[in-house]
Amino acid sequence: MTRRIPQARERGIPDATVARLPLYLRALNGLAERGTATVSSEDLAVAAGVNSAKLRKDLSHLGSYGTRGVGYDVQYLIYQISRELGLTQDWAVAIVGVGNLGRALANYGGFVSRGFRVAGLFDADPAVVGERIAGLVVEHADGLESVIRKRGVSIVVIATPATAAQQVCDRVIAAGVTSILNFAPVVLTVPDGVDVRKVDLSIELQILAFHEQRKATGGPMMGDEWPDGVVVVSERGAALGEASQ
Amino acid sequence: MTRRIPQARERGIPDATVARLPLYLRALNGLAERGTATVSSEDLAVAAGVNSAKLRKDLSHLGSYGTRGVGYDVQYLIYQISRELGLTQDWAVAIVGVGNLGRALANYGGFVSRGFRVAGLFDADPAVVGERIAGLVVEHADGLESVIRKRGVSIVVIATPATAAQQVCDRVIAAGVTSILNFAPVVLTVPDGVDVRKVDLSIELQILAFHEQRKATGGPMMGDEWPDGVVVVSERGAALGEASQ
DNA sequence: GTGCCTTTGTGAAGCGATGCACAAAGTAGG
DNA sequence: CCTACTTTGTGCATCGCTTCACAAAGGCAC
Repeated sequence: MTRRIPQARERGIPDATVARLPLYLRALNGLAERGTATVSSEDLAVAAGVNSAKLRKDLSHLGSYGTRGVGYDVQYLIYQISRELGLTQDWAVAIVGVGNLGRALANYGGFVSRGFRVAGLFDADPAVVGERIAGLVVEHADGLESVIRKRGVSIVVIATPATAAQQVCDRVIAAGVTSILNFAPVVLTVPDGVDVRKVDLSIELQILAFHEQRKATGGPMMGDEWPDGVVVVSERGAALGEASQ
Repeated sequence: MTRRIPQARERGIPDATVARLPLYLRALNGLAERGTATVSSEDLAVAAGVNSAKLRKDLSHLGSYGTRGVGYDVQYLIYQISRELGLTQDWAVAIVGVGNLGRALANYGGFVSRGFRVAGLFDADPAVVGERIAGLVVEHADGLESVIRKRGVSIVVIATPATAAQQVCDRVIAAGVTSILNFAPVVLTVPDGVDVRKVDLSIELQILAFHEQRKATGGPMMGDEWPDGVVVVSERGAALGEASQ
């Protein structure tokens, strides 16, 4: 029986903290490459682009791994964060949908470098099946379930068109997958216990456009008028005038 | 002089709300295609995958565009959200870095569909310059500044290797760009007034791995031991035992 | 017009994340 | 050993977002 370690790391690291740990890890790896042995919270915070108090609080959730008056041991902290994130084991990832994006992902070096191994590429298009990409042969999506089970795939990346995404999602969940990274522009419906993270290029651009418009004009185009000239009535019944107002 | 509209939409929509507006927009477009004329907050919330109270509060930040007892007019709400996000004008986007990811982005249909127009592709590699992708000819990165000014590019997508990202970032900012979508795995340093949004595939996977590990074992591998067997000391000076403890 | 039903818009409570500021804990030097 | 200095870890106040719950507002039937 493995006893629990009664520590600060008493289960339950805030989501916001988890989302920043990979950032710290990357900054630490940069420092390690330059031969830095120890680093203060202040310096690491600058490298990661966050507030130093936040950094310290984040790290305190993992345990007390710093030395007061000195800072953090770079190598040791890399190991602890990697372990917390589960990067000391390697994860088999399958990519479903080998279009432009799927190819880019398959070739992306960042995956392999950190405990992630692309264990399968799938597509429904017979013209693509059999093609060799990044050292793997694209398989037909029919074999999805069996390959997931056979190769122990635990994370699936969905890079299919929007119309196919939910179906692929359902199938991989049925095959036992509980972690999905979705690039298709749809809201996936999943049962409890399944984690979905979404990356949506179009949404990111729209958010930028919002801020860009703010900066340029101080707000959206004036007037609540319809493009075809219908004047509408705002709340409180106050009728608005021409668009040029 | 354009007078201000003294309304609920008195500047300052919460960031969290702005990030969800594109989601609502997509759900609304889906409804519109199916010919739905009006929709209740409850139904729209389900389609967008959020809580209905949150949806109503979000929409209330734009103005009072619903009708009590009925719901929201789909077409009208599409127009209002589009206007708020700045999608009624079109934005010239440049993509810098035409590797696998840059190509995928250039070919991505989601850009063109919603007010975004790819106005330039750039790369530093002479072997890529001149290639035709998605109807555009890849230009050399030397011409970045002049093309940005000439074609009125206001949003730049950085899809270069990490090492080149900060330099590209500095150059496009110097050319007047204030909105950047960054795919390179680095923290970009920018002056105030410039918006950067980051998409980092590797970070998303690491977050998934964290949760996956949680589900599988209830936490990270037990023990604070180094891989090579060095026993370390936790906070409070309490020495920890073997990994099997 | 009157009453009933539906759905919005929002006050207020709850919750989690952020950042300040400082005591505790360590190093270094004499 | 004692003092001076550095840096961590954290209590606490604050902030912003989420969620509940309900009054206000509109539609509809009669």
